[in-house]
Amino acid sequence: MSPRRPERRSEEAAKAVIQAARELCQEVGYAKLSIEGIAARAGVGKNTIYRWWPSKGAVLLDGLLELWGEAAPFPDTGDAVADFKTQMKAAVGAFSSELGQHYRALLGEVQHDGVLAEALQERLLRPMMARATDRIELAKRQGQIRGDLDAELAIELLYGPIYHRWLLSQRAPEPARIEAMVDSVFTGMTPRPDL
Amino acid sequence: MSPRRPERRSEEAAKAVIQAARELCQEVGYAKLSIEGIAARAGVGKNTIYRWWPSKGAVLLDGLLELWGEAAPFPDTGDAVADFKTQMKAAVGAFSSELGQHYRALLGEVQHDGVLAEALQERLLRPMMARATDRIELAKRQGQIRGDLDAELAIELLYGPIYHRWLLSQRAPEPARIEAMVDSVFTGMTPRPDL
Amino acid sequence: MSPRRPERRSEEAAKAVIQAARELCQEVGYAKLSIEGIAARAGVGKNTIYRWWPSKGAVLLDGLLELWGEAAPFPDTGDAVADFKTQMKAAVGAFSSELGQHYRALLGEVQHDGVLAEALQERLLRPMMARATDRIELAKRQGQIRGDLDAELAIELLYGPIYHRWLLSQRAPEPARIEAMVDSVFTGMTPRPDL
Amino acid sequence: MSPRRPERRSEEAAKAVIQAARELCQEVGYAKLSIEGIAARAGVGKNTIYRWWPSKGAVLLDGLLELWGEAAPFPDTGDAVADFKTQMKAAVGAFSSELGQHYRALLGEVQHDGVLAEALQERLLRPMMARATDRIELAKRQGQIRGDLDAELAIELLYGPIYHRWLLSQRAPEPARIEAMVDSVFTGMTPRPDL
DNA sequence: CCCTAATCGAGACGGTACGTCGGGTCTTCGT
DNA sequence: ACGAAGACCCGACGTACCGTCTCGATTAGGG
Repeated sequence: MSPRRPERRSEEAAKAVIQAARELCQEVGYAKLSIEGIAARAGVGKNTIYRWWPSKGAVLLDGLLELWGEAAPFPDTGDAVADFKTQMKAAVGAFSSELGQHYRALLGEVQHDGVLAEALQERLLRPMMARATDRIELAKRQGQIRGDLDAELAIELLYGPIYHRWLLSQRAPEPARIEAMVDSVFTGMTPRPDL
Repeated sequence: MSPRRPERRSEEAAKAVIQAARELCQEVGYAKLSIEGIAARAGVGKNTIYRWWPSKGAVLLDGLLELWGEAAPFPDTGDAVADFKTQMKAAVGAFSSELGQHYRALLGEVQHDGVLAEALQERLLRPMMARATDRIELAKRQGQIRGDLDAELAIELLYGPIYHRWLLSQRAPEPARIEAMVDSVFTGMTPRPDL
Repeated sequence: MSPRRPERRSEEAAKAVIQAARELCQEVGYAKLSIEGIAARAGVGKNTIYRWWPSKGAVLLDGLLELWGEAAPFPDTGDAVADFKTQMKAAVGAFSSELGQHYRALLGEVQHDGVLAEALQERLLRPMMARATDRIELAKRQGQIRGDLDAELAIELLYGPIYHRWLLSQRAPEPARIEAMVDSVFTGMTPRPDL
Repeated sequence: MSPRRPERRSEEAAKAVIQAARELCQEVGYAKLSIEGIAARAGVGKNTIYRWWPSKGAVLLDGLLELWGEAAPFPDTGDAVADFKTQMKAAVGAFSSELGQHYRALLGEVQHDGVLAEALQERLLRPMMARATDRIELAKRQGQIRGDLDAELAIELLYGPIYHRWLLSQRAPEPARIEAMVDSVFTGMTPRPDL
């Protein structure tokens, strides 16, 4: 996505572009965000944007990564249930922030932009899921999650309800509800004593 | 959404518009779908579209409802687990159809179009969820689902994982995986014998 | 032009249309005058306008005639020079009025609307010129104008300079200048003593 | 009018636009001339037209100037009467040409478009009148025209009758009539021996 | 340490679509 | 039966952006 040719690019311009995109998106909303507008606000030629990014979504993704890239490491207190509750509450909190709206817009755009989909997957979703996968594998090793459970499935079971509510009903679940969700889901993921 | 003023509108033109939108969306994709194009294909003035629909998404939604509006009734064999498996497999199958792509595009658009979001909610999602809610309440009465479980939460637990996979990873879960999902989720929703 | 079929037409509606056109033209200018607007302002269906008038210019022409139709009779004091000066000063004064702007707009429109040209000719210009022709013929009989002079040419010689200034330079000549004009023109129209 | 900002404009595109306007105006007439049509015919984006011209009339004016800009120099044989007859016959001949129709349309448009009026004045009428003024001043110096006669008035006296006939009666005077006109007008403009 | 080439800003260009306006026709409904 | 109301198809408006393309001007690096 962003730098396709790392050679000779003006880091200064890139910063300005990314920041302009972030600001404009907050001011006018993703729908009215335009490359023309970003260029003007950043004091940059349109070509400079087209040179390094394929779409407005890609610019915004860079802006998101700049701030979300280094997420807090997955909590590890030894109690998987508690850890997931903690992490998910933090995640949902982030969804409600200004950047959360950018993330939501990107998740929307991705439904009809394959290139952006790939980039979002690679640069944001995959890393996020990797961290979660690690925590799940750890929990499996500690016997807190059934060993035969696909980690990817576990993630879908845990995070799916949250995204469902957020993307389909435009609401973010409150903490208590997250706890209930995780408790319920974990019941099904826990090793069955009777087998 | 669609008819804002039901008075004196040409049913013939409306049909043509909706069908043209559906066809064009399949031919060129949602991103390249335009009101201009729909009007041309339908042999209709642009004003006629703007008169009755606020956006291309709204037209497409009407097209979707025309075909999905009367969904198959929720299965009721007495076995809630089996019924949900059945229904969800059907739903995921629909996601993979051509209309499924329209639905996906709408779910994307909805992330930055509040008006469309409201319409999609009201005319498609709410009815779908109502049917699921009914089935869940029935299951609760039959003792197959814990009585203290919020039906909306149950829906999110069941369908969330599917949408997560579909919207975030652009994949539809295969039937076996759906079964595993439902089994796992129901474990957490089943009445606890120990309480 | 105006009533093509005098049968069964609502005199009330016609009045309203003509007046609405006149008012709107003064408020927004001829360029922005529209049949749609006239109909709305007059509280009349568009069809009612199309039924009786072929264009917005035709409506405005009716409005003009209503007020200018019965122009003051051509002055006749026995002194042709003085009479023409009097009449032309009145005419130029009228050009500067609000209705004068309507007349000017019509003279403009007429340059690319043959139907309107014919109507304007028939209903406004011809009558005006007829009155002037009569006065000229009288003057000829009284020996104040050369007998071999085409009356139409005389009119062009007298009024041409005024219209030139008004239509090409957007100015109306002041009274003193009109006097100079007429004096000069009459010098060439006076019977030549030496012939 | 035409170039508002002379910087970096594509001369090629400008030529194409002007020529397309001229051709279209001859083919469909001024009333049906549209910027949309000009752009299409010229193979040019609409914006390129709007960038450099404020209206279709302005484009057409440029087209007119391109061909009429360098008018034949005012004849000067020493005989002012003869010279004006020559020049006016040529002018009236031009009125009857295809471009003459464009000129007539512009004179019409100018009656309700102030911006175009200013441009027409500045770029076509003023230069034409300047040439005539020069010839008149020369004639005054040679004693063929009264010295106290305003040159602008002289022009109105001479050309007014022609424009009157052309714009109000949609006819162009034939040569013989022009001669009679000029003779008559000059009689009033000649120095009076008796004063 | 200059020369050459890449990159930059700026913004014009050919396009597509927007959302609006009005033209002229046709249909519906109320008086 | 007429006329107001207004929906209809259509064409054009003027605007906004798209993505591409020149333009100098600057700037960095390899000769």
